[in-house]
Amino acid sequence: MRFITSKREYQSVYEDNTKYEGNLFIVLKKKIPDDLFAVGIVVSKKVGKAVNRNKVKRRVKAFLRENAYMHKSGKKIVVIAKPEAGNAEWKEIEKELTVLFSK
RNA sequence: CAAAGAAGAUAGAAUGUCUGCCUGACCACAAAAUUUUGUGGUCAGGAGGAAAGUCCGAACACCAGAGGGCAGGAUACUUCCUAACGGGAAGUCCCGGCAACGGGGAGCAAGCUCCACAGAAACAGACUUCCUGACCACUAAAUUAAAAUCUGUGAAUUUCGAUUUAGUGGUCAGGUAAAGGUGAAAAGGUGGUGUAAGAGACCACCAGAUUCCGGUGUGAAUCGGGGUGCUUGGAAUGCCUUAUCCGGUGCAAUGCCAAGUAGGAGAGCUAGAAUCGGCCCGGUUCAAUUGGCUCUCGGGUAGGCAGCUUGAACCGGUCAUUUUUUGAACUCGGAUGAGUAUAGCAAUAUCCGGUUUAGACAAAUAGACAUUGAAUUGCUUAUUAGGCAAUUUACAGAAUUCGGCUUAUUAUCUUCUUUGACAA
RNA sequence: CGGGAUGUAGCGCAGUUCGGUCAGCGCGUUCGGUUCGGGACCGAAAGGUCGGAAGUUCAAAUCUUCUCAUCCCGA
Repeated sequence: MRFITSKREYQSVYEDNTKYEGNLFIVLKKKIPDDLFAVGIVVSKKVGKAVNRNKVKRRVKAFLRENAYMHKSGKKIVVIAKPEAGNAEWKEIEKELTVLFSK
């Protein structure tokens, strides 16, 4: 697993994807021919100040680390945080991401 | 005890379990290959007082590092601190507050502009009023010339004039700015002298301004005395004036390596073009013809290394120097005080020793759970505390680096000061 | 890292140049009229301390300083 870093890669996912929307996150998935698995995390300023944004990012990363069995090769995934994600509990985030990733 | 004011310190909840991140050093293995890369392990280190806002000041780097002028910007009581500052300390004047304390500070006596409504007028000229003079008109009185009349010749009456005086009105010339009641603000205030009427025109007291002399202070300033009748409205956080300072761009600066595209299109200039940046002068560089220069568009790459963290950092000691202050001693003096040498504090420089010391690059420094601690609320036992439950556990995340400022904010604690009440 | 704009009634805006006349306009809201009733229309009313704090001034939405929030632009 690796993280998406460049702006160009994000744009390619934005232009061609399948969209799943939950209460706290929006997940965009794109199929790619390679056997790679890449994830990008987007947290905008609407979520809160820098401390809250970093916390959301760390929690998403922790979810990916603890649920490695969900990694599916051949996909690019972008996780976009909604403003409500800044005040959410860990259990809510875990439950929702489990649902969204398994689709 | 209550109500206030000012300054400062500390901490940035703790422990455990599981799962993880970044940097450095060392070891082992593997690959290429002679120095790198990858994997694993061990050890060490890993956010803040504001890291924030980006409001000031610098360091550092580049702009082909002559300069001058104009424009523009910033600052504005004084002295000191500082690498520098628009920051800080102490002082000084004004304003607010009973006070502790807080806020503010060049120039309106260089020029221009503005001062709504009201008011005669908003800063200097007019207007009304007041006073004087001349002329005109009218009224009254006095004197008088002429004519007519008779109530019968008068100190008579009437008519029409003249002169003088007084008053009223008007016009012109002059004096004056005291009065005009409005306004936030009206040209020093009160009383007198004086005058045709008035006026600092003059005088006394009061308030202020300015200037001179002397004392104190490094200075802003302040104290005392005198002169000038000087009386000047407010607004420069209005234009502006004066003084001082300021080149621009910013670590996405900048340098190197690797990879890779193109040598295309359009426009302008051509003896001029570019250049220190808004403008001018000047200087510099390039340029002598299918060439040169500039700009725009299009195409390509956006990987790595350096910059990148030890710094105008902090603490202690020795010796030297300087300044300031305080207390004691001695001498002089009636006293305030002055002098002498000494000691202490502080600052500065050198030397010595020690402490600390994140460097990431879509960006680490953590995620989850449990227990304990703290705060609030509710219930309960029952007493000034305990138990149970729920909720909360501040503000907030380095991004080239420092010095400040400002803003956000939790808990605990300390010191100083003022006012009031009560008690001794 | 640098540059700029905005904040005024529930919503969208004017007024800021050069301080006073004035805090106003449209939509919306409320009340009344009109209609058999509703809409449209007509008439009237309420609703603001001009993002916040300090200062200058007789007087501040307007001028000055600080500050908060939102938005935009460039490398």
